[in-house]
Amino acid sequence: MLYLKKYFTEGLIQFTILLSLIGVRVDVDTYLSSQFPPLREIILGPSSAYTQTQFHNLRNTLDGYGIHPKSVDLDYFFASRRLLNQVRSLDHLRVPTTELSTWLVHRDPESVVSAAGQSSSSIALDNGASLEDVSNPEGSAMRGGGTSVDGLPESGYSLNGEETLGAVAPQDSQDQGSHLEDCNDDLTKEDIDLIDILWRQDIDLGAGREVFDYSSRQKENEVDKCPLPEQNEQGVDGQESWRNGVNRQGRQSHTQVDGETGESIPEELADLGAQTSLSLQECLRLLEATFPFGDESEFPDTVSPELREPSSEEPSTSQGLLSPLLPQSEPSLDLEQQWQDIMAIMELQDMEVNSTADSSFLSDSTGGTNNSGMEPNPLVTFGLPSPTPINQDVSLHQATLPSCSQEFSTLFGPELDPRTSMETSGSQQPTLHSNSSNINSTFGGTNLTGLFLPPLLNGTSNSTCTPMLQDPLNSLLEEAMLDEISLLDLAMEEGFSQAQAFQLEDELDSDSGLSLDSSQSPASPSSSETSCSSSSSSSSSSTCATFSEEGAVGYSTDSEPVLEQEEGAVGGYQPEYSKFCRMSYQDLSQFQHLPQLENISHNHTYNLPLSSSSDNEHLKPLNTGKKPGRDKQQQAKVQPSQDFLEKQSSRDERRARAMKIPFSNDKIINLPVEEFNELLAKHHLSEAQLALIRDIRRRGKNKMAAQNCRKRKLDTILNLEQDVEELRRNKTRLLKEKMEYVRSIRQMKQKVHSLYHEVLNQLRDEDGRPYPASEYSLQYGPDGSVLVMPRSLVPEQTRKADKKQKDKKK
DNA sequence: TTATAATGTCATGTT
DNA sequence: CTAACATGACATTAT
Repeated sequence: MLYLKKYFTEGLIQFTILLSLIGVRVDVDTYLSSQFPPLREIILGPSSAYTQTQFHNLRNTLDGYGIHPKSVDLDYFFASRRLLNQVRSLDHLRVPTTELSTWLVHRDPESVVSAAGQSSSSIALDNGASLEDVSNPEGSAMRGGGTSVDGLPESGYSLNGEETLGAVAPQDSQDQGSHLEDCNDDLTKEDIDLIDILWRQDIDLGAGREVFDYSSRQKENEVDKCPLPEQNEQGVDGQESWRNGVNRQGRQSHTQVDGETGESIPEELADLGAQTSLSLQECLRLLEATFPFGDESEFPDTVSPELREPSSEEPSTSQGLLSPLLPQSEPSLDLEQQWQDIMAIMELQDMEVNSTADSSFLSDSTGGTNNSGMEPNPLVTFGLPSPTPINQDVSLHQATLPSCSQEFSTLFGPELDPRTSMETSGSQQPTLHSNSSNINSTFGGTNLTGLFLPPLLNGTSNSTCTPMLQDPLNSLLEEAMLDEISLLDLAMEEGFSQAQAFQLEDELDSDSGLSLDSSQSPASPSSSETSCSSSSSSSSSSTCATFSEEGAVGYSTDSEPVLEQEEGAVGGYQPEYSKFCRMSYQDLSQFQHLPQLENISHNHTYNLPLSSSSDNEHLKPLNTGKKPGRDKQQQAKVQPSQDFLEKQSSRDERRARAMKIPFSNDKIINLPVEEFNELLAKHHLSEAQLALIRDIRRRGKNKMAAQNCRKRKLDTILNLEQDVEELRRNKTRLLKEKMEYVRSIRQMKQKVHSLYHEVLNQLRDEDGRPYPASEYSLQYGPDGSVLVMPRSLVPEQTRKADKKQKDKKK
């Protein structure tokens, strides 16, 4: 041990780690005779799953829960579940730094996107929000409900159009639940058909998608960078993760780790922030930026660097967004109060964002007269308690479209039609104002629960015509939206983010490579033993390296107490043994000099109490002479692990020697039963000897079995961990896909809705007058034609069906 | 000295 | 039935 200590000082370890980090492979193992597989891990990077902490955590909790594949029963099932939970919890423990970097990475692109989106586009904002939900579920949770409905910020619509007709925005925003319900509107087949039939305009369906892809790509790219630091940390961490012989190095390296854990504190803090929500982060930055009293003291400096970093890229977003609100909150309030205020603000904001999409069609009855004020900073309304701001926006899109492109640009924002994005703010308003009254009335009577269905469901006899057609798509959409919500909830529950999953991927990779080692490492003692024993069994004179090493071990000092214990144990086991042993120890030195007695070579154990130091002197030459090839290796590994090795062969070896068993324990244990019996037959052994031999064989086999069992258990745990991570990756991927689909569906709904209104607004009756949307709706005819029908003709059952669906959603 | 991880041992069940 | 193996529970050892 001292030998190793001497060379593996902290500095050396650091150096090796450094080398490993830069890709230089330092194979110390070869120099250490592969006695310490951990060294390889230390240098080349450990298996995170194999760290001591983890293992023992698992093991402690797993005791009694075998994971043996054969026992596939309830116990196994529950044990597996426990394991999974354990693994997950472990995962969480590991994640902090990961999560932090993930957040940072994710936040920047997202903020950029959302910043762009918030200014004028609903969909971009939606993307941002969705991504945020995916990757930062806690954040969503913090915002209450967290289910992000499409945000159409500047328009300030409320989704609750039907229920809250005429109700002002604040009320809407308070009703988060209704948002959820209302967002589950259905894209019916009629709607699709409507698109096919009526919509021939060139709308870039992929625009929104592109935005999404962009952000996601950004995120992935960024995330790719994340694993590095974490892996590094693992690499350091892994040094702790070894056992016994290597623990010394582990400790030394631990000092390093401590150095890093110092950093981990801020990371955890930052992670805390990241988990709360992105909005929270913005709040943080806001606090720092807005309040001159410099609450940075309240927020550890360790946090602020990470937090500030992204802030530089999005000052316009958060500050510009919220700063107008902040003055309202009193700076004199204590920090807690300020936080509460800000959280409240953020909630409002989120709700607004969520409600924006559908609210665009909701235009309130108060009429959008103040739009002009909104445009410069539409988001100002978010924080304002007064209902008016949102109402102002109401009629934005209700105007009879002078041109489709204009309306679409208004509705879908820059993503859908980037060309018009610039125009929307300016050109929109006049148009809207002119028609505001009409529009308001129109939408006042319209069921806006759905983005585009409202007309169909609310006002027309459509249901009679093609009620069945709605169902498939309705249910589909419903399902999609609900799933989205549930998935988000799920994600929130797990505290699981996409970026996190990506890192898990990397972790998994590293683990997979290391798991092999891990399986070997614990078995290394046993494997060496078995290999030795097998070889020894073939040649009787050969000595197991393990045993010979013991001989090299100069344990004369501690051997005495051990012997005493041993004797006590033996005595309890078989009383006469103790006497025997004591007597036999006298003869140990003699035994050792008898070459034909294999025991001699292995069991230096004997040197113990009675054997003098000179006896030990004899042993070493004996051993080295037998295994010259291994001498160097032994020299290297024997010294550090002498205790370990001594322990391995002590008891039964000693007993056997004491009983003068004429063959090695290796043979006793590993010979096939026939050969074993032959061996017993060859020698005339006493009952005591036979009993001891049988016990040695039984114990020896059981020892190996136990080692195998533990190894299997560990492998099982590792495999489960891998499975969990794999499942997580899949889940993340599916979640991502789902979000994408939901987003696409949402966009489709918006388009259908706008198309619907466009068509309806362009229609003129015989007198050239437009059909008020409040009184008329488009319906499918039985033959697929589109009819303008008075809403009064819509049968009651349609509404009932609609309500039923909504209840179902609830 | 105590805590904890690693290993050994036993009892029991399974193959 | 025996031998071998597997495994939970406990004991011992090592650090």
